[in-house]
Amino acid sequence: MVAKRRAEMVEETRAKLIQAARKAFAAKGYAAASMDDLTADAGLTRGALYHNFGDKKGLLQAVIDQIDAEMLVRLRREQERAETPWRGLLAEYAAYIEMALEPEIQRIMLLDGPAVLGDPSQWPNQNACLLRATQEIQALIDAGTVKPVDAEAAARLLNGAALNASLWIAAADDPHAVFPKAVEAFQDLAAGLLRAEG
Amino acid sequence: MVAKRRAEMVEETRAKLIQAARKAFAAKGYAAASMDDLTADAGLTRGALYHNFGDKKGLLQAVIDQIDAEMLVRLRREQERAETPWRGLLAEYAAYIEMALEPEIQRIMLLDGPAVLGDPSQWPNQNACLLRATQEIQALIDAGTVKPVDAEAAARLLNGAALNASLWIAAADDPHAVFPKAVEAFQDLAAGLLRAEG
DNA sequence: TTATGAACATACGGAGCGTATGTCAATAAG
DNA sequence: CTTATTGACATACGCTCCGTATGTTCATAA
Repeated sequence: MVAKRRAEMVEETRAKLIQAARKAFAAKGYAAASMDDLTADAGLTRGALYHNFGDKKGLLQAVIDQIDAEMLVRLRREQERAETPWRGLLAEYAAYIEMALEPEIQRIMLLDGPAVLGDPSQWPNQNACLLRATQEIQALIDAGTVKPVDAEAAARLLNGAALNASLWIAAADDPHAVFPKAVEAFQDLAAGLLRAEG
Repeated sequence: MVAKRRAEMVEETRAKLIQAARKAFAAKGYAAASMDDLTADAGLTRGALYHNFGDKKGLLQAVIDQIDAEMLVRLRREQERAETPWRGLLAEYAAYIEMALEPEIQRIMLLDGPAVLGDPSQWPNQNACLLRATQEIQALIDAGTVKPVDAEAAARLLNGAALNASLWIAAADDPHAVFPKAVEAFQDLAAGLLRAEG
């Protein structure tokens, strides 16, 4: 074992705490997750946690930033694969709905996150997924594909629709069966943004 | 002061507790609201609370049921005023967005409720608002106004869109300015459900 | 009249969060 | 090379809060 530099040790500590927090928050929810248990699971104590993240909310914020970044990568991949920008947007939202089925994302990003930290758009990291969607929609408006609506408004409503779609699917008796229904309904809704073909 | 019947006293106690809880939950959020403070504010103690509602979650559920019922009344009024069923649905959702601007509804029904009690459609009271929307959309499908999508899917997505619209408006610097943008974007989206006019 | 149970209040124990304090090692200063 | 300082944690403490167990009172039933 080679001696590690100071900064590397710190980064490793933060990573271990965030990892443990993701597991605990996803499994028990933010409120029920004990910081004693969580830090012990990472081989540390609450001292490390308060030193690195300030308080419990700070840790949640760090976890959310990490997950948000991961989601952004996946969304980017989906969109790059699509043939047109419009289909790219739809593909992104389909992927978003699918991602939101993962308990970790649903519990942390969609339920506890807003409840504890407030409106996602006000988060320090500015919710990269939302920002990205807004820019894409604006581009589609400029290109004449989409009606001249407010891009941010459209992005937010689509995000909300996708979120509820995921909650619905996740709570369903047979998630596999309702998934296509949700995606279909979503695409019908989104089509309302297209410019009339006349 | 006339002597009151036993049942009346109980109902009054429950009402006072629910009222105090609405205030406390709306002001501080569910997690930060202390049951000692809350019950004292109602002139009672935690004993009354646990006797009537079981636990803290039970009280939240009672509060949610009450607010849900109130919202249903207001939605009904909006819809009865409209000229066509389709415009009635749009009017309902506009009212829904407007209601969701009230801190009490936003905090309790839209943020803490789902985070603490899980998916709203699984609540005992079955979220009357959602149920109502589903039925109206189904009727519009039967009437040929709306595409033959899954009614519940459509209702859930519209609810999600309306919810995020409200969160957006509430967090905006100038809520009054973004409100019409949100409603317009919502109606564009909803129009995607209409049958093609060809 | 007495007994029973509902409707609360009071008392108690345990868990959890945040902070204050202590410890040790690495770097900086002299 | 020695010493002072600071960062990166661990430990200890107090406070709040929830849930339950145990009283207490009063209405109603027997």
